[in-house]
Amino acid sequence: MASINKVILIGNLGKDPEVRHLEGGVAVARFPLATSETFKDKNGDRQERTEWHNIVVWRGLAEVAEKYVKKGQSVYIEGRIRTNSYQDKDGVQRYSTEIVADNMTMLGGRPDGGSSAQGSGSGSYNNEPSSAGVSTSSGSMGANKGGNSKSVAYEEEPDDLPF
Amino acid sequence: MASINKVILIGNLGKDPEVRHLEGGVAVARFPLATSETFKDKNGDRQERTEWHNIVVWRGLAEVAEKYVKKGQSVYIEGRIRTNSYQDKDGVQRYSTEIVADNMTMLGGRPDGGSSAQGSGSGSYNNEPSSAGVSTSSGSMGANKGGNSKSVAYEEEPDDLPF
Amino acid sequence: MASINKVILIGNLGKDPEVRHLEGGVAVARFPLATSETFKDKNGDRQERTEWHNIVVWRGLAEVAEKYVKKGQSVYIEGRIRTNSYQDKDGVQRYSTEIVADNMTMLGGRPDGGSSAQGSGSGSYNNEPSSAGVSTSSGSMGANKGGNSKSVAYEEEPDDLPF
Amino acid sequence: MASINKVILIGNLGKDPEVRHLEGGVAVARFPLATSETFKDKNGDRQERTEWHNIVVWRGLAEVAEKYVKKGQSVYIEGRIRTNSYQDKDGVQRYSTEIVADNMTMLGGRPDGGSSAQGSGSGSYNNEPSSAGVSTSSGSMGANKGGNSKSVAYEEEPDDLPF
DNA sequence: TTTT
DNA sequence: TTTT
Repeated sequence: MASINKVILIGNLGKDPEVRHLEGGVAVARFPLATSETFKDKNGDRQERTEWHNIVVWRGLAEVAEKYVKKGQSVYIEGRIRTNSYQDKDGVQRYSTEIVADNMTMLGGRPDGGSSAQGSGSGSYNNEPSSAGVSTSSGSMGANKGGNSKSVAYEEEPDDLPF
Repeated sequence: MASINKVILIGNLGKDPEVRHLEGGVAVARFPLATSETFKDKNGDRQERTEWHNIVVWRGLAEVAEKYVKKGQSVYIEGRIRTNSYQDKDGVQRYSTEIVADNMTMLGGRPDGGSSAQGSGSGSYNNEPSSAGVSTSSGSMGANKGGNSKSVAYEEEPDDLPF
Repeated sequence: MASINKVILIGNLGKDPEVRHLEGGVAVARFPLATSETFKDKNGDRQERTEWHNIVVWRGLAEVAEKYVKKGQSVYIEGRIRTNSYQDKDGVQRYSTEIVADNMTMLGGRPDGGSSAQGSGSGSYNNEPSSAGVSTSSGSMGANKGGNSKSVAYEEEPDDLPF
Repeated sequence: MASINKVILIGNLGKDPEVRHLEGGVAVARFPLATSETFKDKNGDRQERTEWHNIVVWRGLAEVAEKYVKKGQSVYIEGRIRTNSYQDKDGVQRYSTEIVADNMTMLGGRPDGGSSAQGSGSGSYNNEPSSAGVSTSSGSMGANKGGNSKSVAYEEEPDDLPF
């Protein structure tokens, strides 16, 4: 086998996350994330191209996204590529690619607050750009709200070993 | 800005690379790469899901792909996600996602040789699994002409891939 | 906060793993991993530099390392950098850097078998270069032998959702 | 061969970069970068461990570091691990590990300005947390000051191809 | 020596 | 639809 499917993104949310709470209490959040690259075209003019990524986060990370992550903010995402296939109305096979995140870290950024249910003004964020400092990794935590699998992993690592 | 768009894959080629030599001598190679993950479904049964990635490599890396990389082989890919949009025949906006690789390293693997122009049997590869040891990163090699612009004949081959 | 510490390596083991089973049943394995880069010196001559990394794996991954990973083999490692400090005999502060792996995937390669307790000949490996296909991620599995947190995570991901 | 040696870090500078301009005009900058992880110890108490990484950047990136990167700021670093060996005064072989960065992206953060030549107060930064937006990749650009190999690479990528 |  |  020997398979690796890993994505690392830093970008800005194009919209607030859309969160759904499934039967069983599992949360799923989705949001578009923009990354942009600058390059010079053949005339030497500086051009920018923006890439939009469909981010999906589950469980504890979805709840973090729901509470703390807003349109405009900058986040670090680690995850894997997943392409779903479906039939369109004409029966043609179509593909839709998304990034299933298993690590999300807020980097601050510029939330506009405008479309946020919590309605947090932009001022407080701008005064403390990356103060929220919320970072979570998904893992086998199930619906374990507020859990952080990374902490759990470290917790059981005996750190006071003689080497 | 502060944008990162990075993909790391290890997987197997679903087909030999298709190589095109553009006007100006620039080479482009494309191939599907499979990664697979194993998981347990809700009944506790082990399931496997295969993800297919559309890999694109340019210039020197494309020439390496053309010469050394075959269906079935395992490669390490580092690159970025790129989603192209186009109108389908009904004028609907469609998206197609690919991975533009800027680093490709052969890991050996299991070439079947069947559709390869060189027609090397699998035996020699199996005797020296990662002996080729070809690793290249694209960089500022630019329009480094000198590539052989002759296209390798591509033999259509029925296969059971999902695309 | 907003901290990321991530390492990705592909290299070959310089020795068989040394495994210790701690009080409580937790396993720790250590092995040196070589990566090498090729570059041209100022005279344009091709040079190779080998980097040695001290890999540390815990729990289930350590047991995988103990059973399946041998000197000479190629592995993919994902982990984090950790620098331990200690006093040398003269009371000078010294540092020792290691990579704590939380994902290890066998890529096949070229075990020499010589120093292996299992003494598996190289032939079987060469016939099936990456057939072992052992890949494990550490997580909140504790001493949960044979567990694979990545599988667990997927297991609870409702895959048949309407999107 | 098949070797990969890749490091991805997000952390804060512990000091302003120290920059040296070598004979031939090549610049080298060095700075310590802190990453920190939070975990629960065996008593369930939250603990933090900080890791210090010795970052080295060359050429254009070093000049970016010199001009724009200050103590306290948050940066994304991509690079490789390099362990140098030397003899200490007693002739004992010692090792020193550093991260040679080939990509550095400023993420904003909290510069204290105190030791900065430009002396920019923290206010302006806090108002525009990641406004500097400087991102550069080193490459085979040699002493090509101010060059950006990533741009160069993209520049020559014919983006208007028929696929 | 950073940051939260 | 973000950000610079």
